[in-house]
Amino acid sequence: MIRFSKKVEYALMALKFISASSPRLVTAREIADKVNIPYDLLSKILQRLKSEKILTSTQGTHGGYILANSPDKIFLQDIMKAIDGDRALTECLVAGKEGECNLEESCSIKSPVSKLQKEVEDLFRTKTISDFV
Amino acid sequence: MIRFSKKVEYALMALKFISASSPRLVTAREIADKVNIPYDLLSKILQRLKSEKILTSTQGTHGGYILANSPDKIFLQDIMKAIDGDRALTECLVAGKEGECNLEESCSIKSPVSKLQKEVEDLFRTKTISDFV
DNA sequence: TCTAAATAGGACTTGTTTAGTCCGCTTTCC
DNA sequence: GGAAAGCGGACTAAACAAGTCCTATTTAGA
Repeated sequence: MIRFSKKVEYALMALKFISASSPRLVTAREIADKVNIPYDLLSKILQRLKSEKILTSTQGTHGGYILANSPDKIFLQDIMKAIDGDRALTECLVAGKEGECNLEESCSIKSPVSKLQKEVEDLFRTKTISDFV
Repeated sequence: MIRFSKKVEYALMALKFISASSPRLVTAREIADKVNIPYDLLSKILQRLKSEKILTSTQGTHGGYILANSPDKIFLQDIMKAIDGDRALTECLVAGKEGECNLEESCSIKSPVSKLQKEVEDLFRTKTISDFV
């Protein structure tokens, strides 16, 4: 059908791990080891989650990550957006890229695909990481 | 979020065009011109749709394509599968590839993702190309 | 105040996938 | 026999995803 990026998979596993360890701070190294994800890659992922306010971090020795919100307020959609950026079923449905399709005028499927897009979004918007336990 | 491949987009546009032209036979050349899709690429797509029994074709002069079924019996899921093959949100959810994930044992998100996969499938399984008018 | 442990983040490499092209074959009608 | 159509393998190029490398910064504690 349609695939998660590896990074999103890793993000979900990491978030679940952090959630399960709450309220303790968890380090990237610990997650990488326990969940078996390349450390450098995971670091990037956690940093993105932090910059999108899904995680908060503490630097320095004894630093680490912790959820920025309760698990039932962290939505799948936000996680995906944080990691992969804005996406949609088609390029022309991505906010800000509407005009870039050279089929624009003749496009015969825009409106039904747009409707489908909304339905997919509804699915992802309602899932939180507390569903991932 | 998550994206259609260009080929699936083209398939949808082509199928809609063929559906609208029914019961006339339509050539790949005509679709390519009207819908503005590279001819060679479109040919491949139509051939796959044919081999998956979504279209029937007639060879030779005055040949062309026509839907193999009524539009409301041609499901989005089948179109996507015909073009892109078996896919799922994660590799390990694709039938026949279950064992290939090295996180298998430790994977903490398999069951919730599997549930989500079913929900996404439900969405795609119920859509037909008659919804694309 | 030095060091170790942690996050932060840019730059790069590698591998895979997608999109698209090229070319020759077969089928069928006139 | 030739033109118009589908059939289909092999290839190329560009884009993207995944992963690596390296260096800086922050902080706690000896």
